[in-house]
Amino acid sequence: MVSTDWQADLRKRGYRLTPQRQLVLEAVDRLEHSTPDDILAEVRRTAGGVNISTVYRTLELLEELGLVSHAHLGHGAPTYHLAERHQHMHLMCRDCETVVEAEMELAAPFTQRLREEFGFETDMKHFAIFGRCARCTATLKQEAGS
Amino acid sequence: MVSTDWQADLRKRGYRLTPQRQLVLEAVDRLEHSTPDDILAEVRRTAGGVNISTVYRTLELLEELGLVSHAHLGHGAPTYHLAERHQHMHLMCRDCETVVEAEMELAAPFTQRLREEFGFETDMKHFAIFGRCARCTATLKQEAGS
DNA sequence: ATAAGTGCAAACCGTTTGCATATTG
DNA sequence: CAATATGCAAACGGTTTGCACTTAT
Repeated sequence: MVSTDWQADLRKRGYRLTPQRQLVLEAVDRLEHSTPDDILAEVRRTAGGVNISTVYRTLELLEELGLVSHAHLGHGAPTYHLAERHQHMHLMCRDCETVVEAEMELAAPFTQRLREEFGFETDMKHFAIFGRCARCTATLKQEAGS
Repeated sequence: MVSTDWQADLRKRGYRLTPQRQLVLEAVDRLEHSTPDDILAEVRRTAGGVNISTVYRTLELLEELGLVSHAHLGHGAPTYHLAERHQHMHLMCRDCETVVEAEMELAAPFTQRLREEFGFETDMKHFAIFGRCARCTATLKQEAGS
């Protein structure tokens, strides 16, 4: 659920409140980890004529307002979600391409380290962490052994 | 410099040794962090007629042979490098898009943690680490204060 | 000689753009 | 009524594909 004062904020900045913008935000809320295409499909369930370029423009706007953000999980399209939700990293398997979620705290010592060494403020949520999941690692070892 | 027995290995697997394949490998060796397009340009300096699709096909082959690998640094094309070189992570700034390199050891406790919790074998080199560099963080704080 | 590799052109996916039309404030 | 937002179509960048031709073995 999204708080409603974003509409006031939108107007305050000189933007307009349109059905498309409401629908895109609702779709992002309802769908988790959804691509622009997914969002378009969802929006079209209630408003048939909406165009993909409107979805892109709206997602950009909603990100600027801080309502929505996106993450790059694999090689395909990015996925969008409500900014306040989605407080976790993504571990992405190089073989089966499965994505599992991990708590942010796991990375805290690491990001602290990067802050000390480089003054770098890390956002572990934005890009997935690449590697090989337990299952595929096991399969690989088995193959090597046989 | 690439060892020369890759040519034997290539043939052993039923592949052929072509000028294009040699040139692409040499280009990857010479250029660091180069995109397929960069590589094409470099190859064309000595062999004008080479096509971009050959570069893609060859890079895929060289990766399969374990000679070359690629990393995703930003939103654009991936960058290719010799597999044995490039033993570092990339910290990519969300504002200025500068990429700085960091030693792998920095992440060792973190990747160990992921191994324990998930059995996940992490490759921190493949995707960049996203965040904000020291300079842009300072600029941001300054703006907020004024 | 024949299987593998290449160049070319066309198509692909995800995304962005220019512009004429429609809608909001 | 004016400025903003939309739909549409065209173009984009990066990549992949089918196919006829060439080349390595």
